Amino acid sequence: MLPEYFIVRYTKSMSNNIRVRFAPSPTGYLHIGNARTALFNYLFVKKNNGSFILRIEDTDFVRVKKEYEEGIIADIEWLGLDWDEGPDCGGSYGPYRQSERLDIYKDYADRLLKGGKAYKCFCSGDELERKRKELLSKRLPPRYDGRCRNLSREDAANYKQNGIKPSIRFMVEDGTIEFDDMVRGKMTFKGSDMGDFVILRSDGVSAYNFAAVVDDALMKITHVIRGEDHLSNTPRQILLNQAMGFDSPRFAHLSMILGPDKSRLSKRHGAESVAEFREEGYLPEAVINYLSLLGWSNPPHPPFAKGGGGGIGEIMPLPDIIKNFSIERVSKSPAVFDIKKLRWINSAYIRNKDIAELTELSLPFFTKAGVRIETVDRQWLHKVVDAIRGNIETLSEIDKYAGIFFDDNIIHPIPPLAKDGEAVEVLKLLKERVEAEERITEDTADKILSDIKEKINLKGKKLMMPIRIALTGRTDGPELKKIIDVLGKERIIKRIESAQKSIANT
RNA sequence: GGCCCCAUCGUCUAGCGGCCUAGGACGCUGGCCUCUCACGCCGGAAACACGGGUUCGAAACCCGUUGGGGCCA
Repeated sequence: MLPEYFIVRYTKSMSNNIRVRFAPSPTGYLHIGNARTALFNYLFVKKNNGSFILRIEDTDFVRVKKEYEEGIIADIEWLGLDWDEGPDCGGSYGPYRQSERLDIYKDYADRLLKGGKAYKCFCSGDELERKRKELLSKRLPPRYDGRCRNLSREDAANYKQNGIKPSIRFMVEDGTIEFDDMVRGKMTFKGSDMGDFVILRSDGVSAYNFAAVVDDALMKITHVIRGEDHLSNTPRQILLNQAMGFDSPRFAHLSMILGPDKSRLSKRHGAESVAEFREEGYLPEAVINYLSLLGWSNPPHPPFAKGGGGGIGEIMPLPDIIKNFSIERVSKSPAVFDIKKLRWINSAYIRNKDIAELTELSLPFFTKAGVRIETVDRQWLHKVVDAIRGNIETLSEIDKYAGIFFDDNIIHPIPPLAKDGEAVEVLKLLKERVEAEERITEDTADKILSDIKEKINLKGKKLMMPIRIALTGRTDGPELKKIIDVLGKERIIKRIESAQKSIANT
């Protein structure tokens, strides 16, 4: 037997040392687009046997809330995307919260300052804003003019005397910045287009670009997989890496997820946070599966060589997604979020899930539907869930069918059947047959139905509908034999009698 | 406004110069399955944004236009 530390070492050395990170900002709940980013990072790292790092980018003190951080972490956990290093479990490159790394950023900013690659800027926010508007009105690109680059010693001292705190700007030289994006290919930007940018705000807090670059380097991140909204930031980050003597990681920019109106997916489009999907009764496997299909597609599969990228095999569990995943097959174009397809995938997972597990997940939805689950036998509840699962796409739809099994005060919409002598006869026969039975099961239900069919020589709608309506008070629902099985002898008889009464009263 | 990215059925996509009268999936729709809804099965409608090139040949390569998105904020 190998000692455990040896095994760990061994797998790590096999890992190729690929390290990726997911770096959410806790200024809101986990957005579905960010969840997709987390997933693609996870798929990439699992495929390549690397390490997945969770970093909290909480330097926006105005908007950050602790509850958001907790919510985001809970959501990633719910999705089943486990990480190797993070604020909760630690790691060799911590701390993993940017708010705890402020000194590090300051230190690196000072180094840039000393190295002459950055400078203090005393321009006020108002001043900058005015300049920006002015440039915009002249139809010029609104970039910083670098006026503080060559501030004289006296001027600087003067500002300081007046209590003005400087921000620190990075000096951008002319030239082209090129990099090879893993999904988009070769990217080219011009330094002259961006102007000197702030790396440390006047309050001493790092700007986004700077903190991320320092952290990625210090945490030995090898691949940065993130949303396309960061594409324009990338040249800045590459410049910073060069200035600080770091190797740049490889970049992969994922396209955005859009709403039905093709604008970026947001609250306006209804559900957009992972928590909302959980509360609506989506299973994490289904959300993962759907998200994997947004911007990535399965390779063509030999037996269905033409059908690659969609359809056959689209429903697949996480291990299969990992097995098939590759960054080369990630799409460049943005994708509209299609709730209907998610619902379809969810229904597939609901139908196939282990019944005991599914029942546990269903509990809160029964409660919401007004069922006092603590009084209900668990084995029997399994049967109820099993009967319903074929008819629903999300667990929240349980309340559409719970009444059939839990509410004995059925209102019978009998009138259409009342004048139907055949229906009356069917119910009479059913009652006799059920009463004769010791116990009702799915098998006896089958037998009872076929016996009645023979005796009365009715089939199809004429036979089944009266029974369905009498037992449930409605014309839709799960398979009849399942309903009969779940209800059991006593309640069936009661419901038939009640139905007969309302026919008589019509 | 500047810069950057993107562009195949309603939607997600396959396609990496001839296999394409463009394939699959969701959705929609017709039929079957001796109950409904659903599942399953069989069928149908439905797309290469536009204009120029390159090439014997273009959905695929190049340029432009248009449209959408992002960053600068």
